Amino acid sequence: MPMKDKNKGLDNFPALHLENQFCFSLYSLSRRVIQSYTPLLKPLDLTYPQYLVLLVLWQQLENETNTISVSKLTKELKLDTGTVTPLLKRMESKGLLSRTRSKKDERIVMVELLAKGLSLREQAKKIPQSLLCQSTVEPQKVMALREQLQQMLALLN
Amino acid sequence: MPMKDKNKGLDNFPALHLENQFCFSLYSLSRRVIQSYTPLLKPLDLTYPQYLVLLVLWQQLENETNTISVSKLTKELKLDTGTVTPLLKRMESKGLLSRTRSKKDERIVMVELLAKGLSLREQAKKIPQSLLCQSTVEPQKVMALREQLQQMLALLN
DNA sequence: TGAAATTAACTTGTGCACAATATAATAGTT
DNA sequence: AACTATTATATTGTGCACAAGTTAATTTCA
Repeated sequence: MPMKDKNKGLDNFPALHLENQFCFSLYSLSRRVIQSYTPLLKPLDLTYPQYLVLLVLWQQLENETNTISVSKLTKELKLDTGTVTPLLKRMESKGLLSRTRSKKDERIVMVELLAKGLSLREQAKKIPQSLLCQSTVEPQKVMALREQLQQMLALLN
Repeated sequence: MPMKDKNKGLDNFPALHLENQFCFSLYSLSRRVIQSYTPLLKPLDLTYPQYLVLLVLWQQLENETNTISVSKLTKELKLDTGTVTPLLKRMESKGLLSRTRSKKDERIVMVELLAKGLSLREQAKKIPQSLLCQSTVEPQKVMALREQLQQMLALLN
């Protein structure tokens, strides 16, 4: 049977093809890049989301505080409390941070960076550099792509 | 205290800032775009990964078959069997597909698209168009971005 | 003030993701 | 044939991710 007749009677829906799906590319690459973090985070006994929580807490230090409320944290991470609360509990049980209900407003739980969480910062400093070295992608291209992704995320919200 | 002294004695690690992390942008946007699928997939009673499985099976039809092995499916989806096997079992229990161990090679399990799984294709045809209409992002920009993501994924493998 | 609305966090339940391990069948080798 | 290596799938255990619903504290406003 000639090639051109092969799909006779069958519809073609290129928009439904996996390789044409923006979302699938995004989803695959996202998982793939997180996978490249895994071996670097393993020595710190951290998962990628746990690492993100520490990034936020470390960044707070530059603002002269070592605490942040759960609600602000969920906003920064763009995750909901159903994800964040158990995540924080696991990190609390590892001694990386503490969770304390605020006196002024009893609804609020403040997350505080503990010494053990702070101590991981020095090791973590090497991670971004280490990833760039492994990769064959040019850093300025990564930066440009990041900006495009952020732009699109802003448009969707 | 003057602003310039505010961080006195504290290191600044811009590479560790959340807004400078390519991976975080990727991860956030990926979840955000999948979230935009959710309301469109709900009427079909599908999750996004289940939708991806059907995309692959529907695409097989153009090749004049309605089956695919589990191993080929995991390669297409770039997921491992620990994810795919339970996913397929849930879809099997919904009557979308069947799983049958091959006679020729008893190691292989063939996944077959059932009528119910095929019937969802007509409704799914509207999804890509529907997403584009909602979005304020230009289609050619989405396409260009997708190609960049695919390129980077190829470089990482 | 007191009812209604809002905010903050937690809980429950389902469904991925994936590392690590297990099991069994086939292929390749001596 | 027997041994080894490879391939294919499944299983176990941990940790997200999120929808939906709950509880409790604060704010708003009639």
